[in-house]
Amino acid sequence: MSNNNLIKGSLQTIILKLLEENERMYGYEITQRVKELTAGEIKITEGALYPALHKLEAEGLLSTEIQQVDNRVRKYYSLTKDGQKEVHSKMSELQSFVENLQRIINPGLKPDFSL
Amino acid sequence: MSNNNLIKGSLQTIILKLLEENERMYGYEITQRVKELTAGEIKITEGALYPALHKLEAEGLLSTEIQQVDNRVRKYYSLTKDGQKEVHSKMSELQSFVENLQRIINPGLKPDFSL
DNA sequence: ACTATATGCATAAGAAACTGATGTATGAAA
DNA sequence: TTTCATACATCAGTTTCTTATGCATATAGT
Repeated sequence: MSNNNLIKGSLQTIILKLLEENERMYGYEITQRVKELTAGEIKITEGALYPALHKLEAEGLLSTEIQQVDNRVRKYYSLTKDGQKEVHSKMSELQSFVENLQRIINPGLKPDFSL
Repeated sequence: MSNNNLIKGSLQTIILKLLEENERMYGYEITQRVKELTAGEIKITEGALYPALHKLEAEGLLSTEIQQVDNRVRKYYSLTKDGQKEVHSKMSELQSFVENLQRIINPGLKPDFSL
């Protein structure tokens, strides 16, 4: 996607949600999953992803587990209990944000949406 | 809203869209309109709004017109021709961003959405 | 008289979250 | 041997916000 600056603020939510669905993932896998799910339109850069993962870990929302695969090191991330709670919180924030966005942007809107 | 950091990147779009619907607005009016449309959940702060307006004006997307109302100065903003084009561009960016967000976040999603 | 609130503009320090470049390392393909 | 893919990471710089502050007018409350 040409202008990706809308990601700001939603990257953490994306990470947490993917980890809720996938149990455990490593960084590179996350970038590939997002690219795949969005047909290449959203590309999570490493410079954004890794600091975000480290921060979530520092906040106690993610735990890590290093693993060796084919002479390559992988750092797997999983949700902690706090992380599992936070997913729902972040998701409802995102949902209400999108609703509010629709209220601002859609002049005559029926209360219909679905994130 | 408690965590407003999702706004990042969408403020310009909001401003442009409101001006497309309202022909001309002044800064304070924009903050009030957004607050009203979102039942107080999104509050555009002045520290975010005014720099954003100035930037859009510097980019040639908005034009201004000072007006005196009740001994108070108002600075009205309107879309320029470039601004009118940019609204559509920004809106389709926003729409595809939300679509992509849904693809990432909603596991089994029907291609149904509406921003 | 004083204070708070509303209207209306604006700037500025600091924080947060990015981009884009760079670095290390392994391995396969061209 | 150069590029690409996999896999981690850091860092300078930029953008975009928050929070505080400032100026100015007017009304309402205490």
